[in-house]
Amino acid sequence: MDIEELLKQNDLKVTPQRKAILAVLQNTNSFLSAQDLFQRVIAILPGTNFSTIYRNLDVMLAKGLLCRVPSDNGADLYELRREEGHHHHAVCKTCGASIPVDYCPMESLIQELDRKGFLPTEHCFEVYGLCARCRKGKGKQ
Amino acid sequence: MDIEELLKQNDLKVTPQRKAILAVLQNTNSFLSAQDLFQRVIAILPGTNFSTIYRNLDVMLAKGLLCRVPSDNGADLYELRREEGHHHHAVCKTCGASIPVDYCPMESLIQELDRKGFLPTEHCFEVYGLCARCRKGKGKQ
DNA sequence: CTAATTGCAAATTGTTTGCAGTTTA
DNA sequence: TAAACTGCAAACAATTTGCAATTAG
Repeated sequence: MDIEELLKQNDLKVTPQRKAILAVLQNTNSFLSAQDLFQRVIAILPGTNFSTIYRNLDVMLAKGLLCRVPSDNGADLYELRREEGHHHHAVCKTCGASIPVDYCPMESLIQELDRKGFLPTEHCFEVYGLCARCRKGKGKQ
Repeated sequence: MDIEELLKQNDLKVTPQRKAILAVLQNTNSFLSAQDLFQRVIAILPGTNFSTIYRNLDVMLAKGLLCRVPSDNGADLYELRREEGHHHHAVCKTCGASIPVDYCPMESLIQELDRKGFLPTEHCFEVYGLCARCRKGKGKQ
């Protein structure tokens, strides 16, 4: 999807900063921290301010353009929401490797939640543990 | 389980601070933020320092005594891990109500992860949305 | 007695905010 | 031109750290 289209469809004004943010997110297929995103954005558009990053992450989240997941260390991670390919991750606590998981718990939960009248709008599901390499003691990847 | 026993079994020295922390956690059946925990601990053991809370949350997490889940606002939440009664929550974004969910995605995932050689040690699963009351526009509980 | 643990105060880190100037529609 | 958006600098809140004194085993 075209970036400008995406912004317009969501009632967001097209600014260079937003185009840069979305360009970075579109070219990344893993999660990014706000810091990582910021670094990549200023490579494209020098001078962009960190608070602009945060403000836009917030509005894009509110519009449902992004997913946010909490990470093991303080910083939250962000990713562009794509229709196809919604997935979760298993994150290795030793080397940080992120293994995609083709299973989403929401499908199994819709009914239970519906029975309780709860309408889910966001979810996070993260698994932490040891990846195959680290289990074998091969240490950092 | 007796608190002192629990500490000894995990190679942790029995200190008044740790006993207070575990006492609070045992008497609470929802998640607590570090702040909430701190408030309740100093009610039992005045003078306890905030850094002691954080340090002990860390060691208890490392020993697997606790679960930690990220929350919608910055602060992480903690709960005593109990054999029975492991559960997750659906959190209302409007009123903050926390609805227990008797479903854990891990069970459905063990095989997929195992196939990939991944050994899960922790997980978080949180659902956000609108609770029944707020859906009906009754506002804050 | 020794290593673990604590309190304290200061530092760090991730994130948010007020405001004045700029840009988009 | 009005509302939305940005940069800047300062404020915040959650968490972490160094260090000296205390305490559990």
